[in-house]
Amino acid sequence: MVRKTKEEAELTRRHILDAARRVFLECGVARTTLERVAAAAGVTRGAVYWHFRNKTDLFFAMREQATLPFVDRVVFDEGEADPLQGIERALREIIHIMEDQPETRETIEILSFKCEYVEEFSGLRLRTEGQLEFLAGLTAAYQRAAAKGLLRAGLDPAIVAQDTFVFVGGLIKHWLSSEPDECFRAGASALIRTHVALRRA
Amino acid sequence: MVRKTKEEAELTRRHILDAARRVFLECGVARTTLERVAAAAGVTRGAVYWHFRNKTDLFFAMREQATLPFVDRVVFDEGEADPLQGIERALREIIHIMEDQPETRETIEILSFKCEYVEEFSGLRLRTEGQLEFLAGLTAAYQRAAAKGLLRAGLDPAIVAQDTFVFVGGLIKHWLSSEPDECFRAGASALIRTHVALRRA
DNA sequence: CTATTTACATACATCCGTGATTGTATAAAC
DNA sequence: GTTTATACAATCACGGATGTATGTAAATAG
Repeated sequence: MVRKTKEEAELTRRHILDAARRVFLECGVARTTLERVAAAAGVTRGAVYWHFRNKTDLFFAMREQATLPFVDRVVFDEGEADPLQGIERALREIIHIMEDQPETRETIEILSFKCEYVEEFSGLRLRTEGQLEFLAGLTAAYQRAAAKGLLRAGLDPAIVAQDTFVFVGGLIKHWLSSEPDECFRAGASALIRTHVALRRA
Repeated sequence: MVRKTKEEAELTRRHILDAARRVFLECGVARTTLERVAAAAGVTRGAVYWHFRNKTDLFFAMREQATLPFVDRVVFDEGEADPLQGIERALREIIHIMEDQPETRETIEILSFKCEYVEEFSGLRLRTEGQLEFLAGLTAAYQRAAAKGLLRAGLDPAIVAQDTFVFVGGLIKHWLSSEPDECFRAGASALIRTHVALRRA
């Protein structure tokens, strides 16, 4: 049984991507061998090399899939009456994505803790387009809040946006590092609420 | 010329540790070969294997050296009149350590971005003893501030401490990711000031 | 119905890193 | 001054991963 139909081929491609994510998460990217990925996907290395040029190509393909949920769900509505509430909702949405989309969560965990940012991966470390867009969205939202008099007096929207940006980075890091049943995850919601409330006038 | 004196041997050991840090930073831990470390230290693999059991042992030896500056310099004085100011000073001290101790900074960069937390390294991800101690120190300091009426009304010291803890994690991450001349590093001081000021009554 | 391409599996050559072993000149112990 | 332990250097054997080349059966195009 060789030479599958196009749809079947696309299916094995996704199987390989899923397997890669699992093996990357377990072994780390560097120690992951394409043999193990193939075995986890129920194919041979031949299939992997057919769909992907090499491990790096496979890695970037896996990564690309994880960016979609964020651009979809983490948005700032410009017409919102209370921009601070919009920011709070955006931060919550990030946690929700990690909670109910295991594939995305695992990919972020790989990017955060199972990948060494050297050579072909070093470019990922500098702020990516998506991150810059998020920071820009935060800044704009804080500016709208300031214009409406909702921001606490004396706060520079740009600084506060960077502060929240930093907060999100730390939040994701610690959230991923904590055990699922640990109190930190339950407390994340309170952390977000406090974070935004501190900035409200 | 073999069989050095004890002091010379200790010197080559430190040369190897220094070299390891440089190569780890450039190649990542996984891709680092002991051959390259040896060459960078001006010795052969024989010397490396004499002083260290293997790459993992070398890695942990390098890591250990970086923890010292923090326990020395990032402290909370219990008798301080203004605990919030103490917290701010502690946060600043972290940045200062990264600024004027390149070895420590590089080691943290390796731990943050050049190391995959799997198998023998997976234990490092969970909160280490030092991190827990830092969080405990933060909590105690915020509690003292609350007792003195310095903390903003309605804030739970434990939550705020976690918030600052998260902030520090994000701060280090972004500080390391930014270029030395980038404005983010210059703005870190303002971020810290704002962060603490937001919590003051 | 034939030709060609697709979607893999299998087999092969190569290199690279590791750990262990052995060699050795000198420092230190006695 | 001899012996022994030290601090490496040099060599070896081995497995393991990669990339490529080849084989092949079925799907698709014509």
